[in-house]
Amino acid sequence: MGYSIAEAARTSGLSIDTLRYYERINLLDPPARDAAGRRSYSDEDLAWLSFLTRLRTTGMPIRRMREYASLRRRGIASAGRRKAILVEQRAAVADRIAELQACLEVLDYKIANYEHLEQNIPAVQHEASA
Amino acid sequence: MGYSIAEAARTSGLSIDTLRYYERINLLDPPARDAAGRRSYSDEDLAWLSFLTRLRTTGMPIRRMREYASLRRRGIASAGRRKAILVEQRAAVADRIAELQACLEVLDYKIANYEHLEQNIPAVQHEASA
DNA sequence: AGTTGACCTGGAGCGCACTCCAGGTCGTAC
DNA sequence: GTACGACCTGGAGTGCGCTCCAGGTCAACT
Repeated sequence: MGYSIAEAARTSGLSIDTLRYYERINLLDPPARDAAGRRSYSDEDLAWLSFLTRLRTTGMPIRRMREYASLRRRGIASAGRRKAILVEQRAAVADRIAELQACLEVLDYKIANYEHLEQNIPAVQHEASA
Repeated sequence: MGYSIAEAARTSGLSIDTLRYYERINLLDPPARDAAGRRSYSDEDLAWLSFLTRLRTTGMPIRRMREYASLRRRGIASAGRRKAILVEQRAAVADRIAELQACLEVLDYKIANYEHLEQNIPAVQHEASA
């Protein structure tokens, strides 16, 4: 019943320092404490943490995650605004994927050029821009 | 013949300050100068710049781009190492796309939950972790 | 001749997201 | 009872990638 900060760090993939930092900046509600004053994370804490790390992975800035966290604290009434944030982030992620895919193509093209070079076939594009 | 720094900024999407910064850290070879000592970028400079911005878009750290730039200066002999960098970056980009796609799914799931909420259909997951 | 505006340099400053540190308190194992 | 290790706090420090600034030069326009 209750995970130590080390356990929370291990399961979330964040460092202990980062967990305390997230708490300090109000991303994480202060978890329960054990008799000795040590943090004791609940399953719910970990679930929220896991969602937060997902948002981080998408590149959402911490400022925005704080906004989301603060809305969440206000309960069901803020659901509309929270949804809007997620919808917006979804769009940003989709855009980012498209952008990366375009870069993949450029990389493939350049890599192919290097392969031609290796085979002594004249490169499609001159070396200067490779 | 030759683009001013303002033109180079416009076509690359970088700021003038960033162009000078890139030059300072040896990402960009110093461009030609006009009679008054102002930078004059060639088409080749712009092509290289455009490739650099692609690499940046993929999230390649500047340190690594500098390494690539320095290899490029050594000419054809470094082609193998340059190719290796691109191949590695290609893999990183592919991984990142996969990661983002997984996040998209989580977002879609959460958004669907909010939609259920709006329709008064009980959410699949309890509010606490939403 | 004077004003504007684009450009120049070296160097300082900034926002972000951590990360590290000193100095201290507990609880358990020897 | 003491050594150890995990944890605590407040605050300072770090690395990255720019971004901004002061003070200056130069060419073109009025």
